[in-house]
Order: sequence, then structure tokens, then C-alpha cells
Amino acid sequence: MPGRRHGRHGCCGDGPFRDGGFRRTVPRQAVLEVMRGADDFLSADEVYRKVYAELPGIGIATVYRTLQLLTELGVLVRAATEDGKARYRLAEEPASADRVVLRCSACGRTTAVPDGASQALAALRSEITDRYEFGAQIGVHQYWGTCRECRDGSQST
Amino acid sequence: MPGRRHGRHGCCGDGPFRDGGFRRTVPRQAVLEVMRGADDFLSADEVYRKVYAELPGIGIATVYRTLQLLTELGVLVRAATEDGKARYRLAEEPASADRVVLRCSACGRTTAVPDGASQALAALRSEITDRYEFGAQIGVHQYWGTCRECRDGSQST
DNA sequence: ATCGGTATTGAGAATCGTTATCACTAGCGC
DNA sequence: GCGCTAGTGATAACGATTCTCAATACCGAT
Repeated sequence: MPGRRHGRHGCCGDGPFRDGGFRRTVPRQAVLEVMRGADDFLSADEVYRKVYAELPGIGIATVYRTLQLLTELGVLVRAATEDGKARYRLAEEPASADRVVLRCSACGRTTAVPDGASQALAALRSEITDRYEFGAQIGVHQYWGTCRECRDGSQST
Repeated sequence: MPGRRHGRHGCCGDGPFRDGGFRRTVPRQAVLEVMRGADDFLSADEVYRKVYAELPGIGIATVYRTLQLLTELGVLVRAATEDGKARYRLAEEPASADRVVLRCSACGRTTAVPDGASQALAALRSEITDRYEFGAQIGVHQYWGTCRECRDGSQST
């Protein structure tokens, strides 16, 4: 990591905690490191387990508090998932991070669209960016409906 | 109320419960009626309150069980939301039901895009329909990022 | 480098949404 | 109408998350 030369102390560039007016502590730093090392959404207890490996003795409550704080600071984004667990991920991800998910109401299966529909996704993203001046970083697109298998033959399960 | 003339008894057309091999009971019917009368996603306890008004004495467990059953039968769709509550809605909604939501990581505000981006939404939907032969009925699109207010002035709150 | 005030921590209790348990009830095939 | 069994309602149990509170550690001031 290049640069980092200015001699000011504590005004900015001290990381998200100090910048936000909070103390930089060992547990908070450990959580942040784990999140920076993750390349996908993590649940709170997944984070807890990873942090615990580096910092035994950390409490689960601290992990929850730190995830919440980092989310308020804009460092993380929180997403609600079907299994009832919230999942977290670094907000500064490649701007093209879009995910399309198809959920069949009949058989309950969830299909992730690999990368397709990129044309329309890009168009949608730029409409959002232009018209609402919203700096979109992560997009999650979910469709509910009927998959081909359940439409053709009407068997469920 | 028109038609309903065929003399068959119990093979099909008896509603989703009988068709699925389950008994049609008063509480189940009441939950289904409430869902048919709703025009948006409802949480389990919202459903419970509405049903309770019509059928005092119904248990919350029955509401949960019925919502789960109707989801498995493909009558409802279930969506996870930020507040930790699952929300349900009739699956047979107008095919153009698309919702776009912008979530600012910095200030936490959620903005719903009124109807805009319909061009790209239609394109995305047809890509999904054509390429994956998925009968999309409801689409929810979420973007995480930074809203204009938080981008310009960097104040959070 | 030390000190002191206070933000932060960790453990466990509390809360909330949801599911499992179980004795009792009611749908429906006969 | 009868009887078998799926379904019900009350409550306990459960998992994820938040709250409580005494003990600790961060960090500005000295």
C-alpha cells in the first residue's frame, strides 16, 4: 500500500473507526480484517468463528456490535437472507457486482444466474446511477416465479 | 360469481389445499382469504392480526404453518427483509411486478424507485424469461451504495 | 511513560421471530 | 353418523440478535 505520508495525527486516514469518531480496538480491528479478507457475504457467526481463530476470547456480542458499527460507517453492507441470518460484506467491492437469483415458488429451488443478462443489468445500473445519482456498488436481483421443470410437468418436490 | 358449473367433486379446482392433498379447514381458508385480499407483502403477525379479526381464537402457530404450506404449494412467495421478519405475498400477481430499492450504506436510508428504469427492467425480465425459461412473476432489485446526499457532503448522522 | 475518564468489552440474560411438542378437535372418506 | 388421522391452539423450545452491567483498555492530557 503506497503513500501514507502525511504527518497529521488522528484527523483522518486512521481507518474507519477513528475517522468515525470511535476507538480503534483490537477486537474491532480483527473483525475488520476478517471482512477485508472475505470475498462473499458472511453471517455473523461465520465472522465470529473466523475472528475467534485469530483472537480467542472475543465475545459474539462484540462481533455483532462491530458489524453493526461498520455498517453504519458505510464500510459494510448488510443483506437479509432466506435462512433468517443477516449477512455482511465489504461495501467497496468491484462496482459491477450484480447477482441475479431465480426462486421457484413451486419446488422452492433457487437458481443463481451465472453472469447472463449483463446487457440489461448494465442498463439498469446506469439508469439508477444517472437518474437517481446513486452510487450503486452491489446489486441483488431476485425473481419469484415458476421454473421450467415445474411449468412443464406440474409435479412438485 | 360466474360459472362454477362442473359436477366433479374433489379431483381438482377445489382450491390449493385439496388440490395439494391437504384438508381444507376454516383457519387455512381464512389465511388464504387474507392473502388474497392483500396487495403487498405481509409479515406473519400482520396476517395473524387480520385473520384474528375474522376468526378470533386462531393460533399464531397455525398462521405460520399455513403460510409455510401455501408457500410450498406455490400459492405464496416468501421474502426475507431487513427487519428480520419474513414477508409473504400471493404469487399470482401481475407479471410486471418489479420493485427497485436503493440502500445507502452511509446514512442507512432506503429509497424506493417509483417506476423508473422500466425500460431496463423489462429488458432484464425478458432476458431471464427467454434464456432461462423462468416464469418470473415478482422481481425485487436491491442496490447498496452511496446516495447523492452522502456522496456530496460526507456527513452521516 | 503514566494517569484517569469513559468508550468498549465479554458473559449471560432478555427479546423477538419462528418452529416443535402434545393433548384435543374437526375434516372427510366410509 | 363413525372413526381415523390430519390439523389445531397453547406453550415450550429454539436460533439469531440485542441488552445489561461490572470489568477492562483506549487515548488525550499530563
